Amino acid sequence: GSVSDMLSRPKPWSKLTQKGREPFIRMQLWLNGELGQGVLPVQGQQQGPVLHSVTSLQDPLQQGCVSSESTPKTSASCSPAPESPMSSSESVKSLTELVQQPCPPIETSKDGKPPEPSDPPVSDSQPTTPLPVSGHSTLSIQELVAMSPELDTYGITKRVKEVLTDNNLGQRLFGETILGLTQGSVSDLLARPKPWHKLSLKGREPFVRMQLWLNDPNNVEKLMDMKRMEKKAYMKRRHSSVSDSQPCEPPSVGIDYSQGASPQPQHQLKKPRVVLAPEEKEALKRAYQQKPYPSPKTIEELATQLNLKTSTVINWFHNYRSRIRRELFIEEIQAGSQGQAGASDSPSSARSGRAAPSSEGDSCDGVEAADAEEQAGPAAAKSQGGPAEAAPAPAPPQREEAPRPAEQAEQAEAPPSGTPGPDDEAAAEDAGPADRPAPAPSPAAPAAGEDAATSAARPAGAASATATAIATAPRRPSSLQSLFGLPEAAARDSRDNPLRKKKAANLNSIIHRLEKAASREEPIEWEF
DNA sequence: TTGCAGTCAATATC
DNA sequence: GATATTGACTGCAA
Repeated sequence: GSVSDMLSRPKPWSKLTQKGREPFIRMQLWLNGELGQGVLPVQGQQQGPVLHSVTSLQDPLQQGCVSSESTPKTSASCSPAPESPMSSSESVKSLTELVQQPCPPIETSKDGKPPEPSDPPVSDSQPTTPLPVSGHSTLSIQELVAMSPELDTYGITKRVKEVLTDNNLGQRLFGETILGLTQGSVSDLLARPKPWHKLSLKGREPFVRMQLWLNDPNNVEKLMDMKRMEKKAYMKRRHSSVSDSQPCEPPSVGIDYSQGASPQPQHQLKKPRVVLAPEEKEALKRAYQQKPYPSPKTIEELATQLNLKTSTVINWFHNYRSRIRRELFIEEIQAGSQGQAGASDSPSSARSGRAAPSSEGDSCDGVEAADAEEQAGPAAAKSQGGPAEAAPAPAPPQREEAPRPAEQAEQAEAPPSGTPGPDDEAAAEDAGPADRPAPAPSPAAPAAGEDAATSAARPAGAASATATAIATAPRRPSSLQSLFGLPEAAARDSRDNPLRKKKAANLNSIIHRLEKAASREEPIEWEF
């Protein structure tokens, strides 16, 4: 039905969302494969800019186009002809070629294999990033992302980290030249990669870039060159820095945010960064224990009591939820790789994607929170013989460490005690997404020294994630896989993992209890 | 409107 | 100096 609709009433490119564009790109590529290139381009492709503004080329990066200079076809993308977005057919052509090219895994990259297609990594999709790109490459990277097979994000980051450390290459350099991201983002990305299927198209881009970079036989050398150039430029600047007023842009790398424009007027405009005091964080965590999704009113109260701006409180909750979620992903991945030899440790394999949403697939987030509650609950519930007196007890220093997933599973199994705390009200009041779990304190677990917040912070959701993972998405290797040189990424499947099954079971019971708890309503008071 | 994903960039920590 | 953490912001989707 969707196909029929799409074929008979295609929307103009500009009206399509990223996801909506995917089918058209696929069709285009399919057409290419079947009929040869140069077939009429997808509507939007004619408007190169639609996909992304072609940022002005920046030499270094241009060269950074690195890997591809070698390849005639891709070279086009590096060569400046940018202003005129390459013809769509051209773009498709190169993409197709890329796709068909074998991409050896990093390990073999050094053995002088033929130039690989990798250069798209240098492309850019973020207008503001330093990534130098030609319209061509931009197009390519996006198409690649859209069509990329499931990538093992965890494995990729692992390898990238290895390569970087082995070669003494910094995250900043790597991020700015290869990914178009800042150091902090790179660090975060490398340390806590999300599973492929949890990533949006945009979020997948860095991973595709990393994969392509890994596939590049000269990746390290190029980065080393960059490093040298940067250093040179830096020295040069230092020496000839009589008039430092000029921003002296780093020659090689796209942008050097670090120095240069330091003493600028903008300083005055900047508002100081808010740094929450430990007690404040503590309080917020406690609040989170009881209400992962506090209502505006609650937020207001929290802000007032903590003497913070409401926006700060809101941001904190957003960030905290989001980060906990990521912690869970990592835990799961690690658990997966640990718990089973050779079994899928790949996040992606752990939960096979949105494509085949299992019933719980998306409840994951909620569950996670729920699970957190589950674990945290005890503490909260306990300390509050009644409605949330949640906080008072001087919280023991908490560490955000998460217990092994297995532990979680165990904990989760704790018999649901019948006296759910009052804070369940959260569910009702918050009117959060339906799938969102209401805090369900489970008296079962002793608050024993462990702070609720701590519990919340842990990957409680691992179980949920697992459940999700158990979903059955079939993974089909695609020709694209070869492009990314990921032989095994998609091939693994860990659904058999007993631990996962166990977790899934626990999860179900948790969800059940939470649902019950959620149906109750009781006000909560915040006291810190 | 709300929540989330993805980032940036300031700051903390190693 | 490099890396990790984290508050804030932007854009998107439901």
